[in-house]
Amino acid sequence: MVLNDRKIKILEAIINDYIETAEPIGSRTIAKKYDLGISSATIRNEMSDLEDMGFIIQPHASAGRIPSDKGYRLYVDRLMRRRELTEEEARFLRRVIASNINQIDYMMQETARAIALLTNYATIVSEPTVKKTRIRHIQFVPVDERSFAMVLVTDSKVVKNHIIYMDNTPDEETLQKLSKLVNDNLRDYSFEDIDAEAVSRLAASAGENKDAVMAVLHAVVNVIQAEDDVQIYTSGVKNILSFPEFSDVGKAKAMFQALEEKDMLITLLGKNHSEKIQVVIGAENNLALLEDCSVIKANYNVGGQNFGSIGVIGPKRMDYSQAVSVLSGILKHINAVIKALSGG
Amino acid sequence: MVLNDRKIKILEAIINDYIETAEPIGSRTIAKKYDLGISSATIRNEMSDLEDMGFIIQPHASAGRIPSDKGYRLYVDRLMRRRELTEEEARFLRRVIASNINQIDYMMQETARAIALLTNYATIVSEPTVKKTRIRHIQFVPVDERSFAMVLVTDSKVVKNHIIYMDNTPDEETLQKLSKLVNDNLRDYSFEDIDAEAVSRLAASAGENKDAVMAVLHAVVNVIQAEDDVQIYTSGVKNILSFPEFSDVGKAKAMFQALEEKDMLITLLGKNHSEKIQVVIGAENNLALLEDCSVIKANYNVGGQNFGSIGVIGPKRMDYSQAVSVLSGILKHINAVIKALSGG
DNA sequence: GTTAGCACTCAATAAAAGTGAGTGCTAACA
DNA sequence: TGTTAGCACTCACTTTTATTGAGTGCTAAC
Repeated sequence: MVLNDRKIKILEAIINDYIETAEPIGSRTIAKKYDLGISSATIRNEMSDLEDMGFIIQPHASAGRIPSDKGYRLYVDRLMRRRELTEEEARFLRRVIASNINQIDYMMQETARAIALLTNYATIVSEPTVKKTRIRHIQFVPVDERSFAMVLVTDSKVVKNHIIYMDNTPDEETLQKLSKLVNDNLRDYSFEDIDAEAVSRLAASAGENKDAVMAVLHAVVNVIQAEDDVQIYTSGVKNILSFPEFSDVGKAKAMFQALEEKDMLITLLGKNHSEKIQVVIGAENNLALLEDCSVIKANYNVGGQNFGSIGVIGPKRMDYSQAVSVLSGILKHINAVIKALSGG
Repeated sequence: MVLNDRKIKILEAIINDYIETAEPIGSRTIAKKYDLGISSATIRNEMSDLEDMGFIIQPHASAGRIPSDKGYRLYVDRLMRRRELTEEEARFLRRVIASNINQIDYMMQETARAIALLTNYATIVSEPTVKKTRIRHIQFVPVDERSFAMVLVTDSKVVKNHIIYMDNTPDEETLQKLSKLVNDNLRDYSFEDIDAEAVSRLAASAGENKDAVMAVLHAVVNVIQAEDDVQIYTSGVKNILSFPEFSDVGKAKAMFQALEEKDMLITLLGKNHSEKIQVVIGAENNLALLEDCSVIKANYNVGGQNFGSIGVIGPKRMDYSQAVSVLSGILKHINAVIKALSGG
């Protein structure tokens, strides 16, 4: 059986209609609503074929048809038209990015919020943590007798602070000297590179402050080691309450719970270096809990090996075209901004 | 009509039962379930009285009774028994606090999460921002040509950073000098105190760096002025999906939306200096959207004039006893920790 | 190959009947 | 005089039954 032009037109009508209404659609409705120039009986025959070919499904005997995962896949790969962002949407996204331009981590959170707002789906952002990023500047700041703060500026200009707790915290002056020493010696290192050997090498060149250097650096290394590999933020999770797919509170709750599982979200966003926008439909994500959801995701660049991901998650019956457009629209901006930041 | 002992026992039974089951309760059920030594007919008479007195309500003619706001109020003020935290709960809370002891703001977020976990209600935390807190230490850290970070340690040892964007960012060395200058002169100031006059006074004593000082301080003042008065965090909002009161997705969604409105949350937490735990029942909060919810809240101390609030919000039919116990239990710990921190 | 016609299916909706937890009132009892 | 058994009544909720309508597949004619 061959997927001729007419079958494709019918399939497209089914998918578009289902995305819009969330109701199974039948042959007569298609004949009336979409001007295909053929009768409902003919459409019926074609739909029967489409079902045999696996592109659509009948939820029960006397119902209309809905798209199958395979149907969505065809739609996303071949049928869907990307649209440009409206001027208004583009302006909104530009503003969000521009007003957070100095803090990439914060910018990503705000971006997630913006995407959730524009698409009405839930948005997930992963942000690589400092382990792999290179040190641009480190400053130790005194807090009290038992602790000080390490302020870290990475090469991608993320600013983070970590509180470090030590029994014998060096005094302000010593901390200042240590800041300088560490800065002079470890600039452009990544935290991964700071192993025991690097620590002792640095301590050797520290002269009178050797002990303090050792202690501080060990504390620093401990703090960094203890940190998770990636941070995950979500935004707009409450949007799922708007979809008839989740009109059952039990299902909605399960979904909320799933979207709080960090491990699951990490799996969901996956780990690859693709620069393209990826669409994962239904069971393709291999997560039983989310088999009725689709994910549209993309990686953004944080310099070299490091990248984070942004994903939009919604019901399978989501507006792929819109989500892809928004995501690709924003990605262009972000990558440009990040490049400008780390280049400039 | 007098609220005698028997009426109180019956009211207590009604409230306890309703808190547990969320179903209206009738005279026969009370007679069977609670061993009050009187017949259902007698209970019926008493219930009729309780309804006349406004303590209970009949949702419709042939239903049982449920507590009114006035009934809950009586319960909370006179009937409810506070319980001690179990050893396990106490240990859990202590651990949460202890492991975040160095960052009060972070600690409060984690505390909110912990309370939400223990109570299964949504938790709201407000955190006073830096405007009123006193400066313990300030450090300027270079980021790039057009920006630097201001790291701020307050007298309550909250560490925060703000990115400051300036066309002519001073170089590293100058920033270091400025840090020292500002530290020496503005320690124990609050940001509110840094007005134009203070800025120029400081600039006068800056010698060669006068222009840079002016520029940086103006930028700092701008950043601080732009900041909101309080920050609000919520945790466990998804818990509301567990209550039959919100089994309708529309209601749940409205609630989610309400709990994202910062202004509403600020109003909800109110502003007072009470050191007691406060219970706000139903319409008492004067927020139409939340008239079916109750709030249990308390203030925690962040040194002197500054305080934040923690609130637990749930359906009116919430387990007041548990929520009050958990909140008072944790408050003791927190205030002790904060006192130790700023004292030591 | 296309389509009108028809019998059939079945979820969803509506209407009808039945159930049961609840009430208020009355009259008898201690 | 307070307590209680008894009874008729109410009304949300559940179950049952009937109705509707959007959908299908198949067949025969164009």
